[in-house]
Amino acid sequence: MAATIKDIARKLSISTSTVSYALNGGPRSVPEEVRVRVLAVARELNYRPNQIARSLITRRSNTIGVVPTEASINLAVTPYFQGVLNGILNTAEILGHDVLVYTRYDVEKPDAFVDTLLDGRADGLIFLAPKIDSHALNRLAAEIPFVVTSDERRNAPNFGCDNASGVRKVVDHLVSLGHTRIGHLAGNLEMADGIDRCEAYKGALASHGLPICEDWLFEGHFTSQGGYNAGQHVFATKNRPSAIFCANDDSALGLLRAAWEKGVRVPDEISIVGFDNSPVSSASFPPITTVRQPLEEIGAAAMTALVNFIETQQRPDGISFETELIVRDSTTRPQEDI
Amino acid sequence: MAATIKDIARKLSISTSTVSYALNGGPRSVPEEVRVRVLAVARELNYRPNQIARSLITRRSNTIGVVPTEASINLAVTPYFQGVLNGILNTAEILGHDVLVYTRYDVEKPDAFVDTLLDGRADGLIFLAPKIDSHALNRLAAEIPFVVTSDERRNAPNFGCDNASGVRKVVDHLVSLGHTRIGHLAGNLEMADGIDRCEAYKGALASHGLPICEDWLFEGHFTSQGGYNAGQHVFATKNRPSAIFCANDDSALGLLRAAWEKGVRVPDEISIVGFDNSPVSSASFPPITTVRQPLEEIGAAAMTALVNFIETQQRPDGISFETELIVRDSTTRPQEDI
DNA sequence: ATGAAAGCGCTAACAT
DNA sequence: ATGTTAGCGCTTTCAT
Repeated sequence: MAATIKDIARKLSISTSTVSYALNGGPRSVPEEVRVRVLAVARELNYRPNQIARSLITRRSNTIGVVPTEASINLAVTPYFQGVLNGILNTAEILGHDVLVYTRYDVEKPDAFVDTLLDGRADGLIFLAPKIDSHALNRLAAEIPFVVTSDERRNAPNFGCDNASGVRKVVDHLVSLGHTRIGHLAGNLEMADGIDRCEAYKGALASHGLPICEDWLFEGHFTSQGGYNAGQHVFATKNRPSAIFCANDDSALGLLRAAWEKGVRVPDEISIVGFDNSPVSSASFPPITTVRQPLEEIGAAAMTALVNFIETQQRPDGISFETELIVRDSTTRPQEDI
Repeated sequence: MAATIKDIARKLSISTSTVSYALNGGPRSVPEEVRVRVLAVARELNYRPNQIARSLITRRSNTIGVVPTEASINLAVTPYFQGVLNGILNTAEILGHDVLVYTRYDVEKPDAFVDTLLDGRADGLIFLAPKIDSHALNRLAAEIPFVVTSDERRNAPNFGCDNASGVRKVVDHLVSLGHTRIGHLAGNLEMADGIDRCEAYKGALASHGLPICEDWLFEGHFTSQGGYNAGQHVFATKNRPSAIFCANDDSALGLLRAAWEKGVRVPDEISIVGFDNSPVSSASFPPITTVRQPLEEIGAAAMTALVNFIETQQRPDGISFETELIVRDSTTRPQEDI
């Protein structure tokens, strides 16, 4: 049986309060001599403070809860989750917090899920690109501090990138190369990034006076498989765009693979642009022109702001990070111009 | 203030125990009529069970702790962590557990770290490819169930791959292509996978009667940068191997980049083999010949075994998963033979 | 300066 | 069948 402060107190014939103060270095002062003896006995008994008992009183767990998009399968293999989580973990280490990743999201009973989020194990929450319904989110607001990543539509501090300006850079780049037939492989249209990039794409085309062709709009769901499936379709049609802007690198990669299999050369026959600047985008062949969004900074900023939120009870402002166009070898002038 | 079972009990003029039993559906039965009223009031008061208070009594948190290699920086961007964590999270969801990722490993005070591991928030631990000193691990064994990934030297159930046979497949493949000058870009030699693959490499060469040349042994630390640095050195020397087996894909990728920059063609001038079958290995140019280890299965098996361990108090056996050689385009016959 | 004791929210043994 | 009560291990107020 693990030793408790009671055991220490009994052994030294002093009170548990003195032991507690000695162990924690306050808030009440304890004579040095007593302190030393307490620490000695603690070590001797192999005493470990029980954080659960402490949390029950202090209402602090020093733990931050991370709620994935949907506590879904295979989330740890998506570059978005990886990048943001990396920033969260790095910052958690610095700030002295641990990170609880919630799973068990049951679409059937969202209420039960909300219950677990509020069960006292986390001091605050970070929702990663949430799909959870806004109603549930709003109800949470009264009960626990939380922030959100990559979704400015929520009534919560948001940490993400400026999708509109990022997409504009992509379209400007393609237009400057001479492209006029620009398609879009959309992401998951249930998520803010998916919607925002799609709308930004349409807006950017319009501002260049280019027509939006519904036939050149595909859904890639942010996945490699989604990009591949779309590619199977695109590369079988005659009237296809000369360039496709993909909502993320993973789907761009799938599209690239489909092009390869169909014998469509990239970038000579079709230009492809991704989004994220994930590791695969630079390692692929050809390396993919993409938009860098600072995923790690997004995670770090969300974490920092949340801890601040918890400590001050002052709701922080969100941050929209700038993006950067990274031109690689998957884009060139359209074929007709060569 | 959040409602408690006391509030519900008071409102209904019944005892807290009845409320507790009604809410939990046992272990004592409660008349249906009472149960319904309790649930109604609970909903009305927006009652949420406090898991912390429950944990204090039950000594169960339904939370599994994951201890990264070293609660180090940037771990979420390594394919190993990603793959294994993915398996852990997927399985956690199924088994009804959440996952607490520990950070705050301070090399200066390992004891403090051990304290946090035992502070009651986790029912069991998974050490990912641990570097933590064995002494500390052994002390933990008496206090909490834990398993380990990718380290069979520990006195704990281990979930990993059969490095020896995986490496043998690599060497056999290279030898069958005609290579006799085979180098090794080692991983982190403080970690079991790094050591095991290096030793397996030496053993496999020996079994083919090939000499081991210390000049062809490099350290890549499992990182892309490490591989790149080694490449800077290798490709500047005349007497270099005709093939290099890298301890993982990330370092192979760095080596590939260095080769590219130095104008050394892959695979014509040098064959490169990786390990892991990470996403980049298939997307890179050329796609890298590699060894697939089932990272997700490793994580899933570790999680399943640990939960079982916790529930039965029976220490489970570890599992060594088989590997598979995946031949791609980064290996070919050595130049002299062409 | 120190000890006694209340109590965080819950479970479960014990009592009726 | 249901209520009373003693804790789980800790922090902190109150009393001395």
